[in-house]
Amino acid sequence: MARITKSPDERKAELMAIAEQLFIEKGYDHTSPSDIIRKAGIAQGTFYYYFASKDDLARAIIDRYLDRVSEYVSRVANDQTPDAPHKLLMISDALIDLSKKKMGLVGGASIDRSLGGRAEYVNQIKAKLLSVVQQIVRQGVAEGQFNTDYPDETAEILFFVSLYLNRELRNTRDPVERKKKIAASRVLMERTLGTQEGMFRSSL
Amino acid sequence: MARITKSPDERKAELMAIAEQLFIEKGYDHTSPSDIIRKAGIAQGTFYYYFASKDDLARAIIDRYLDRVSEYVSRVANDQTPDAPHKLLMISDALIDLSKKKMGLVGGASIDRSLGGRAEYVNQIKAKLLSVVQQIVRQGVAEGQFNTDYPDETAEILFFVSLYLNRELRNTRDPVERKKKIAASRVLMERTLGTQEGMFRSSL
Amino acid sequence: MARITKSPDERKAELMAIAEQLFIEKGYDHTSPSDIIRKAGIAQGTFYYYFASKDDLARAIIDRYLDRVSEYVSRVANDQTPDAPHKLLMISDALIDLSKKKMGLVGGASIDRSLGGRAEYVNQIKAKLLSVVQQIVRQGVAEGQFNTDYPDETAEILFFVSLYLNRELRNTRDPVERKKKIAASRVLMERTLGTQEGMFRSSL
Amino acid sequence: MARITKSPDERKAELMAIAEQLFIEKGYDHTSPSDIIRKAGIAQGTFYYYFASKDDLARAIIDRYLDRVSEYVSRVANDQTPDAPHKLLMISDALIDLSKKKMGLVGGASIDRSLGGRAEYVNQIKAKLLSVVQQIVRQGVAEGQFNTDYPDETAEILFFVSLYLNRELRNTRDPVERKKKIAASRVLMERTLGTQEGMFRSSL
DNA sequence: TATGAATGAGTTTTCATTCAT
DNA sequence: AATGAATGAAAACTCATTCAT
Repeated sequence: MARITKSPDERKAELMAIAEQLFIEKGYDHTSPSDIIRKAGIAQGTFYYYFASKDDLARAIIDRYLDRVSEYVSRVANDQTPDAPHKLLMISDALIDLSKKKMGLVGGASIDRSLGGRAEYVNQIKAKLLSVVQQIVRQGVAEGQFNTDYPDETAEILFFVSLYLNRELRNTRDPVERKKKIAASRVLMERTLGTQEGMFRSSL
Repeated sequence: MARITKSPDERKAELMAIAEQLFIEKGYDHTSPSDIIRKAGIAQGTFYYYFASKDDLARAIIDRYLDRVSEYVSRVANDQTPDAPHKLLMISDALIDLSKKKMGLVGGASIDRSLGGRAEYVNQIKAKLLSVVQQIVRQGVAEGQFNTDYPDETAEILFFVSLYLNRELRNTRDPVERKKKIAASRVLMERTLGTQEGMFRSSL
Repeated sequence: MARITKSPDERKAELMAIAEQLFIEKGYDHTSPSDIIRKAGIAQGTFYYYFASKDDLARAIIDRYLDRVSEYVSRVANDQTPDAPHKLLMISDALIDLSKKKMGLVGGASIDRSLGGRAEYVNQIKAKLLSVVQQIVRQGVAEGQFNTDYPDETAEILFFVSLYLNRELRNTRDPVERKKKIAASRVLMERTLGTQEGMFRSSL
Repeated sequence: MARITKSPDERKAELMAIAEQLFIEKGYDHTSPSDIIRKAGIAQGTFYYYFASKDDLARAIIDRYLDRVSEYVSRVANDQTPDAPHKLLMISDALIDLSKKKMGLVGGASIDRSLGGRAEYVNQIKAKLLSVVQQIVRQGVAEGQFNTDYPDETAEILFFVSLYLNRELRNTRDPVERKKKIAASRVLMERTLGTQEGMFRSSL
């Protein structure tokens, strides 16, 4: 086949994009390097020139997410806006936003399902995000805006609900349905945290 | 090798138990028939004497769940206890109970992760349970015991939270941690449904 | 399953009949002992009580043919009718007759196809029949009723044509087609052997 | 093991040649991919790099025949030589020729025996050749050079005799035997078609 | 005579990875 | 940087046969 040379970064990004799509569509285990290679129109060996293994490719994709998520998180954490409810809202909105951009791998079960043995690795992302959420909830309780006896556990559940919502929204096209799902989850957050009603109605 | 003959029911149950454990531990795709065979100490052909394929085994395991879950659900649905909160509590307790009995596959992501192409099949179980939960929530709203503008969506989230809790509890040994997680989820349910405080404190 | 006892001869005959049918339908290699066992409604072990192996069963079926064919042959060979054309006609008619009785295994390729490694064994039948035909042709030449420079080779081809015809007739239902095929083969025999026209018009 | 790289065409041809030989020797069903692989001295995966399955390999071998046979047939059909006897002779010679080149699969039963479920496919080749032969015989009758009341049936038998001869010759080394067999079949053709004696003495 | 659970060597196939060019 | 033929271990499954009851 004709030898098509591209800049390494371009090739690498292209392979990651193709791989990510296939991982989401068919799952990590049912996507073979050959599938990716075929779609990319490259030779068998070229794949291994860029990635040491299929696992290495997965790690690269996750790392990219980790970076993006870290960025979101630090933006929220370092934000001047002082109170917990707004911070929580921002994180929640960020996750919904990610779902719009089809950043498929982040989000509940799908991230696990996609990346076979790399679950521990993936959990880093979750743990990182979760600890931020827990910190926010604790802050909210301390500042008297949230009211709960189990801040860490509640934060965990709410975080999980957000991931769930993120996944649901990726599969829901109907705008009315989307609004209802978002509204229901916001009410749940407000009531669960004992916050002022309407505090979490975002503009999404 | 020495020939160990067992009754078909016994052998079949034994193989399903071993398989289920391995599916949970390593995932469906990373569990080979040979893994199961090795653990069971049988010959290659014996496995296929009982199950036509690896997929057939998966189906058998799921079917068993479907039966058990259906039993739970109909027990709750047909129960004399009249009000929605108690029914909801019973379903929730039932799911926690299942987790104690190590009925591993029921429960959020793990059920999906474990069973390759059988996702649609698994979703039947979820859909069945979910519709029961939605019905209960609607009943509660109608009877004035629950208060929510989005009964179906709320039911869906609460159901998902229950599955999440079920999974978490399977991985949590510390009794203090377990109590906290259960308590947090109960408070979440109560507040989300606008029910009387303490309504959902089960004895679990 | 209920234990159904039959006389050994009956069982054996039943199994041979079922096996023969399956061998013809699906071929020897694609018929498993389990196929036969299933159709017979017996247990796995029962099959091996009657036949030492699948091969042994094949041998038994062929032996039965060998006997039947031998009978036909000796009937023809010892027949009082003196001249070669009539003898040849009788053998040919006999083969056509066998085809009517659906004695499937005799007949050209099918006998080979059906019985995997037993080809040599099967060839005994052919060789036996062929030698009789060759003898008849030689007799016919000696008595001046046939005219050919290559009696043995001609006999071989004619014998093969008969087997071919036998096979064709088993697959031909239409009576007009059947008559044409038989007629064409008879003319071929007559002309090839330089016999009087009409000598071989049998009543079939 | 030492890695021996060959051009795809070479490897493919090599595998097909080895496979064909084994199919003829042991039969299709009793030849495993592993047999072919062992003889070729390659790795398990190399076989499947070239052929998607054992069946695919069979198809490839047959296709090659179909091409070769088609070539022969169209060469004869389009030949300037006008009369039917010569055309028939050419086809017959062509089949004998194929047998010399060890083009083993063409020829009666062996082609069926070798290729499991592919019988229908194989029959296409036969049907194609047969229709050409029938056409030639009809032409010969129309032009007054052949004399038969059953042109199609006679053509069918003669065609089958040719295939039989093709197979016999592949197993006959002795030149005297070969000549006799060819001569006998030629006389049979001449007499059967009521042609002038000596018309079909080819130089083979 | 008959049962049917159990065997195990073999077959067909997959796929992540390597390496000579 | 890129190629693509080749590798080999392991996965999934088959089936003729055995054996304790």
